Amino acid sequence: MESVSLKTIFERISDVVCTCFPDIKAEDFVVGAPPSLDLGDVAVPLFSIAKRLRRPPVVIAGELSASAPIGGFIESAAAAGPYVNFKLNRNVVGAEIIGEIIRSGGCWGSNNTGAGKKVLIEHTSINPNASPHVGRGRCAMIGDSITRLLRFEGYDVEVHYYVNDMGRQIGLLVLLADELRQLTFAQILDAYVEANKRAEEEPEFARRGYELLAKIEEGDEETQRKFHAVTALCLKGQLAVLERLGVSYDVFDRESRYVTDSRLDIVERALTEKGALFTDEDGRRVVDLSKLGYEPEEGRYFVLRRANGSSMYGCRDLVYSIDKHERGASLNLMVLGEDHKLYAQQLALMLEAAGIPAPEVVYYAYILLKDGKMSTRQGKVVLLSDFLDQAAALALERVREQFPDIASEEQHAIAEQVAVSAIRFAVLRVRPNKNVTFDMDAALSFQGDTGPYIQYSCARIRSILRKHKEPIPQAPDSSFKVETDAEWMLLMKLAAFPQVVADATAQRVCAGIANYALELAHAFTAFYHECPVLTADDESVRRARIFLCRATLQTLGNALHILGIETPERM
RNA sequence: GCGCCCAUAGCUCAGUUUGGAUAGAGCGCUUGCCUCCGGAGCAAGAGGCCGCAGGUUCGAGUCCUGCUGGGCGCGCCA
Repeated sequence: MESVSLKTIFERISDVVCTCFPDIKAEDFVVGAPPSLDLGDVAVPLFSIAKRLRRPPVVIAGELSASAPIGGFIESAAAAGPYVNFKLNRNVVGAEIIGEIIRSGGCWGSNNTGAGKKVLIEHTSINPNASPHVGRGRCAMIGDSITRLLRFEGYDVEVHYYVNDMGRQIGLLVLLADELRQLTFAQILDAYVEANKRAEEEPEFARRGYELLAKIEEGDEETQRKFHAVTALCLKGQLAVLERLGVSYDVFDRESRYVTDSRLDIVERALTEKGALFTDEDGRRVVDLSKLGYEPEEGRYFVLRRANGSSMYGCRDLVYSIDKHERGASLNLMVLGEDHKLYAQQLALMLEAAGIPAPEVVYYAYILLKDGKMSTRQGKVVLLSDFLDQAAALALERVREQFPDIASEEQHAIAEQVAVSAIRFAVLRVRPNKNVTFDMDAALSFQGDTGPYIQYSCARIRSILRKHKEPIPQAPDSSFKVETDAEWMLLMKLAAFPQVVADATAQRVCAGIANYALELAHAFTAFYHECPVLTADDESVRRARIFLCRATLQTLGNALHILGIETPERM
């Protein structure tokens, strides 16, 4: 990805301040926006500089405003108490911003910080026992968007999906599947619930489940085949739903592959050396994490093996972590529910004891429903497929009304894109560490602060560009004109995009990009209602506005691409 | 009990990483706007001790401490 970085307006003002006060460095102060456009376009508060120079802020403000270079991109500099407000030459700055956006195209906004770096990310990894609900989808959408973000930043990203194809639950499911003649994806959840119920009621059933586990650990091929059949069926159904959301994976790692992996020795040896591994009075192999620097009493012990020698989930996860590490990515990421926080910390301690760096984890909190928590077993869930079906049906009605003449196939494609946009945007705009209450009706309304609203802005721009028949120059020139505040605010918003992407990358959170896209769409719609584009009287104004449309579409498109949202030509 | 996360308008959320001028959207409510580029829209109004109490600072929604309320977790589930 080509790296063309527009030095932001803030950075340029920052340079001006540094030139004015040679003893002051850029990190000594912050540059921001004034509370109102009437005051100026860029503001510098002078408190911190004043402190360093041991002179009152008001005096410093006077000095700065007097010595700032007027002309070029700065139109004026005015002291306002302890602040200096700069007004910029809108035509000059505007033409630069637009030129940069048009030149960079699909790369606009990328800071290219990932060039030459490899990332391994693991996310979703749903237990193969049910159709995914929006809570599980939160993980998939967060992981997928981080993937898209990092790729946008130039990283080489490989996406992994860990398939929990063994364990007690799957064993029970296999038992039940044996009794039923044929199991379909739609029946899996019922079967899963039934299997767990049976295990509670019939000790014999539960015992046979553990027997299967022991068999698979011995490498019994018949058992492995059965486990594989059940989990493959389920995985296939889950992936179909995730694919609708635009989420995809590069590599599937099956848990069963790691069950007899000798690399567990690496960790066990290290733990033994540190005196952290012991056999307890019941014969279990247990890790005492306090020997590894873990302080609280709660969560201090971690069981690796049952008394009968069979391994716990953590064993396979340790090996899997080693396996991922050995693939040599410079960044090893995973997305986990916050319920796994302690567990992941425990694993990290054990891995690090063996000299293996633990993956970096992005945690997300649960999505709640208005009437409380989701529960798969109680059927109190919003299934992703149900949501998408309902949303697409509503969107299809709208599209048919609006565009009765276009092919049915395209109508359906648009409806699907709108449905995906609605759910992805609703989930991604919220920071992952927050519990959110999912409101089905709000998510289906497509009005206000939603994905479809942003898509709609794009469709409007496309409509204008379709109707604009005059040839347009490649880039704006010196005739570029900014006439109104609405155009200027749109330009300022456009210029902020690379920094938004940089912040999101550093934090590994895409919520800022979603909220930025929303603000940009609002800025565009305000401009759209106030400023005629195709019917503007002045030719240079008309041309400038066409450029604003193109630049906005490019920026919204790039932002939505990171979020995994398409921008239909019409909707 | 111990640990981690969260608390902003009636509701759903931005803003907190890196402290700066009057705390922002949307939904819902009230009122306008389609002879004009797409009304999935725009403009305006009402609605806030930013959970509570201290502290740091010239300045706190933002940083620190305590408390309250909610979420999550804490030895043979995965």
